[in-house]
Amino acid sequence: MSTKPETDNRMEKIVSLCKRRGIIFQSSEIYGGIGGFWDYGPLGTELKRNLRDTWWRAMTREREDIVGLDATIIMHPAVWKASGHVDTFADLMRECTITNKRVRADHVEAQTGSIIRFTGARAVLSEGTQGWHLDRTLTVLMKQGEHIESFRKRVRQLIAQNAGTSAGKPEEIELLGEERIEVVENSVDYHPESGGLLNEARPFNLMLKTYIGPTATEDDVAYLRPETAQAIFAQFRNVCDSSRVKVPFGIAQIGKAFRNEVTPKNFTFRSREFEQMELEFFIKPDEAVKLIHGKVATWSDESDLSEPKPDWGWEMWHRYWVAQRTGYYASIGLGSEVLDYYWQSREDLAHYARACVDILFKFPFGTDELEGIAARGSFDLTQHQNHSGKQLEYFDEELKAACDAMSAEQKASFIEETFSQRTNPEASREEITSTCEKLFKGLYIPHVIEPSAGLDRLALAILTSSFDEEVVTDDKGKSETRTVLRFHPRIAPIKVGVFPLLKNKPELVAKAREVVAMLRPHMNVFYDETGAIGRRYRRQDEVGTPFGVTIDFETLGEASPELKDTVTIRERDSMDQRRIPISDLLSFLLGKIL
RNA sequence: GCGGGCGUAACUCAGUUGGUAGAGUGCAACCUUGCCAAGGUUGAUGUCGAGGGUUCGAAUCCCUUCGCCCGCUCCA
Repeated sequence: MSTKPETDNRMEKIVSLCKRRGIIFQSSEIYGGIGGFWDYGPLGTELKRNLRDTWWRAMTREREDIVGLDATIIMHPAVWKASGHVDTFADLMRECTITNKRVRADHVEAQTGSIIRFTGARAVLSEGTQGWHLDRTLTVLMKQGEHIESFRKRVRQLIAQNAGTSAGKPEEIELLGEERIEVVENSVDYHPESGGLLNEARPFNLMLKTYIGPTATEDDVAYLRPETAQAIFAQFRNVCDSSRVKVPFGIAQIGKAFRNEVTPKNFTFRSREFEQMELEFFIKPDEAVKLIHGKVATWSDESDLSEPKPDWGWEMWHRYWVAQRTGYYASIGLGSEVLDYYWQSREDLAHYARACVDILFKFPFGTDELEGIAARGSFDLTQHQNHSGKQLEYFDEELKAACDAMSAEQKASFIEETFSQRTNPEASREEITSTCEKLFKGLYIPHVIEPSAGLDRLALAILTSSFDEEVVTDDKGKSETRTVLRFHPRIAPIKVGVFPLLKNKPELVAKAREVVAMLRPHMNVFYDETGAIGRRYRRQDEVGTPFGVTIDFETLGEASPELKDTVTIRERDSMDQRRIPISDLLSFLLGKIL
């Protein structure tokens, strides 16, 4: 889900600033770069670390019901079989040689018709100048019963669509060297829609492969994880057994993931190596909630989502997490004015998902996804249980106790009710009955709500929303542009800049060094003594440092004794300055950055 | 992967019909008792994206390749 781009050079300015000030570099740049990979420089590293920490704090340390996990990037290949990534990510694909549209090799409909070959195509220009031309051989199937003229028109349109604006309008394209090659019957070598010749079938795998061990044969293949989530499911049993957690609870993980993106683009937005922040929050199935509480709370506009309630069903939990995540974004400076939500329709949803919300951010290149919050039912754990053969059911004492108190008739009518209200029409009576019998024993596979966010996308969102160019006019009436990154102080790479007014006065420098030493244990401080004071302020504005502290002669007590040991503190966004005692400095700054 | 555009100093860019590389900003050093990219003095920097070819000579022409941007791809 993404929408229209904005057409200024904002993005270019941000990319340029990121490079110039050491926030983000292209990976391996001295060797010409490598597509879809990006490095964080000194300041970008701090920014990213701060963002990672805010997520981790909000999701684990500030809550009682979520624990952490830090799994390996390479896991047993069977994990990706079970999750479905090997199959859905690795089909044999063929591409139409005219339109480049992809089809699965095993899904090509057989076609009958005449094969026409063109040696190329060119744009017809009135002035007779050299225009756009295509020197590639085009082999196209003319469907049985298709008129030759409508066929030619169709080919011109396909070419025009694929060539972009440069080729001009379809009627301005001239097809060259037309030749009828042969008549084919039931051929699977042509694209079902365009009729264009398909290239060789080749595996199209979105997972990055590697080999374990020295032999590097197909038996040694392993994958770099395309998402961090699966490790959480794979370690679900161990976490349960070792951590005394009780459903509902969550497991959070932050880590690198890899996808062989066809088209990395929009700076770091779609990268091949990226960092995910994922939570799997395990909840009781609605049936279990119903057995325990007699009812399941469902969502309405009046629902109070501030604190979880015992009778919540998956829908409430899903809404709850959307609200939680929204609150998180607000806490780091991304408010409702830059966010948007996309509730996936039934058709969009993966077959196992019950609901999914995308939290979108208004990037300069369009509104695009920052986080997905999916209600995935029990799909993943069930898959891993089936593939591994290991029991992944959870024993719920509360549920067991509730069911033990039920009569046989109550249980029978519960099964009846569950069957009549089943969401999956293919579920048989036997399956429903056996699931219910498990529930009566207190056993179920937990359902899961999955808020899954991209750390690099978050960093990019923060950068683009913080970036500002402000026209400031000085005393002499000269105006110029002030570039400033308006980071929330909590996530700013550098919290405070400390400046002696002049560097050739040892007393000022010494005092400034003292202030730096005092602050350093508590925050990232930057000391700068070079150049004019105004320049030093502006240098810090550009990397989003929220505060600047200047040590001047009044600090030394030259002007008046009352001002001794006070400094000017300058605020980034307003550029306002005021004097505060050095002794108040630390508590003032800590109040702003925590 | 396909089509179009682009690639020259840290950044933004100029560079004539092929004749050996330039501006602004930034950066570094010094001076300055004063607060918003201030002023002055001095200074450093480029395999002209990479490789190959044509040529006496290539940033410039040709081929190949890599990367970036824009279009077709999806879901962190």
